[in-house]
Amino acid sequence: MKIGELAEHTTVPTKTIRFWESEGLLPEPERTASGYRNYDDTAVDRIGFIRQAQTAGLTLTQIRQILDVADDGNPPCEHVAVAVSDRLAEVDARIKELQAMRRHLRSLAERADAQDPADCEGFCSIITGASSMSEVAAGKAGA
Amino acid sequence: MKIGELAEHTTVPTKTIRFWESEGLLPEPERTASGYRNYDDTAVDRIGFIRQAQTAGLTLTQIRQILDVADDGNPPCEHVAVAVSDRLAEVDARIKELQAMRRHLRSLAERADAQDPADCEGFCSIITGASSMSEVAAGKAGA
DNA sequence: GTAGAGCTTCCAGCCAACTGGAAGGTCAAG
DNA sequence: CTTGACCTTCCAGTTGGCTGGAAGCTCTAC
Repeated sequence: MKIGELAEHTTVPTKTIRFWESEGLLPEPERTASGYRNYDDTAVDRIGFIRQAQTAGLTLTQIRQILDVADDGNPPCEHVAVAVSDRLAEVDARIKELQAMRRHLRSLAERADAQDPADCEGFCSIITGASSMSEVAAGKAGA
Repeated sequence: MKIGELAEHTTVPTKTIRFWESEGLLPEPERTASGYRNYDDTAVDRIGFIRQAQTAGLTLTQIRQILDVADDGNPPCEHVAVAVSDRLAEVDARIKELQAMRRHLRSLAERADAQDPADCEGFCSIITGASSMSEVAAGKAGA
């Protein structure tokens, strides 16, 4: 399948597909005689995986490392195990950060529910009056 | 108070304070005869609000919108509540994605653990590529 | 045989949220 | 009067992930 068709199947722009290839997330596909990229079906899965991992908040670098491990059929096992457990630790840390932020946001939301807007002077105390910041502050805010 | 003192009180760098001003998050302060910025105490609160909103994961654009409402003399509570609950939904979704990714990585790690390094002479497939990926890519049904 | 869509490469620019540095003005202390 | 900290503006660069556009080749249809 040509890059445009792959783009359509995955709803990922051709530009992005080429970019991911250049960043080592996608293997160089076959080419037609005229130099067009020619993908097989595995590319669809791989792109799906990348999108999913991205949605989970992993960086392309992290995703590439996971894919590198997945791609390398015969690496030194130790190296592979370390790479995977590094990724796992990062994901765990990220989940913890987000759970702390979630608790923080829950408490802000509760405060918002209980708030009479008439009580608002200056800045809304939904945010300024919030407690339990230290948990959140421990992990840097991210998106 | 001069910008350096404000920076010290808030632990926000002078560069960042000027940047926030240029982005419309902070009003232009008075100036001394020699052109130095001269802040009053409200600047401390405002900067505290911005930092805390950032800690909750809001973007500067969202924060500016909230501050604009507040500056118009309206209680920003409703906007804050909306921003917070939007953010909460985002964080919840991201945690779910990360948990799916975590299951994927766990299964990679388990396979690595189960492997005897001695068996790794040119044949060590901890991963079998696309098949285990598509589980994660396809949906939240994990390993 | 020509129009137009689609492909190629490469280089530039954008967003967020700063951060660094140059070039110069101000101010209190010694 | 000079040193050095602190202030001013403006412009450039950073990181991560694209995204746009130019210049040019290829394929398909009419």
